[in-house]
Amino acid sequence: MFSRLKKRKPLSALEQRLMDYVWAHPGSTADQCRAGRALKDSTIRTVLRRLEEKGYATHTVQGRTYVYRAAQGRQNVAADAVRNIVDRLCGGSVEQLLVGMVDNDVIDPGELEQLARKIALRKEGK
Amino acid sequence: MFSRLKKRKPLSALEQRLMDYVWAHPGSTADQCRAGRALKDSTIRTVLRRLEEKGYATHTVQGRTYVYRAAQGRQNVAADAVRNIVDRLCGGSVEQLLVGMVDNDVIDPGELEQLARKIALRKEGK
DNA sequence: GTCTTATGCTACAGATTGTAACGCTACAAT
DNA sequence: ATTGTAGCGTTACAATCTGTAGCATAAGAC
Repeated sequence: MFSRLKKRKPLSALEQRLMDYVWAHPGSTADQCRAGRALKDSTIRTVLRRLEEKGYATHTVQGRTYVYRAAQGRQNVAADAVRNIVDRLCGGSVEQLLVGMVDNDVIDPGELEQLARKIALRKEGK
Repeated sequence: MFSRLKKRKPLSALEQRLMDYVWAHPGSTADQCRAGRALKDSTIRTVLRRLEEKGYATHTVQGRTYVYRAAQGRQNVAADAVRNIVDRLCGGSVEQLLVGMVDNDVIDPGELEQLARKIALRKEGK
């Protein structure tokens, strides 16, 4: 199986924090994103623009104000990132990834099985 | 569960390629790593040194030659990377990650269940 | 018309990455 | 002992990426 992976540039630390905000508060202005942070508005706007360039966010114009939203959900981005890991480090095999996760205590084998069943059931039902 | 994540610097493209070589051929010299590549030996050695700085590789000295090996297996690195994703994008929940993977067709729900069972069984037996 | 506010454009220093030249040292062959 | 050579360390440098921000400008508020 050849996972078709769109190579999205990774998020830097600050970009990550801003995305966290946008994910938590969809439809935010640059000013709202600044919230609390000791950063100039031009800084925030620059980063938001970069987020848009990288494909993580989009904006719409409301009056003369830019309103930002995530272009993709967190899980979507997470899934893409995992796909990349699988391709780059696990020879494309999700099984290898899962085995590695178990061996490295990222998840317990029993727990994994339980979750897998739960998810399968939910998908089936729907 | 608080995944204790050691923040390893990510691999750049060339670093990744060299690591792939080292993973495939443990105990390689800088010269062997160069194999075929149109790069000067000093380039290769610089990258190998950086890989060591980043904690992906180690070397031992044999005579006056450096012999490189991976410091961690691919799966190990993969598992750490996933841990990071889980923490940064899935609120620490592996379940969220798995759900996202299924929703984004990284893996089929049935296949996931099957793999999970297989892995659980193998772990149990051992 | 002037003031305010949000935007766009531009900048800039520090870190990372790809790429490599040079110079030094140990061993091999003379 | 002298010299060639292989392998290493040190240093460099341009391109890109990041964090950070100043400034000019345009549009609405009054």
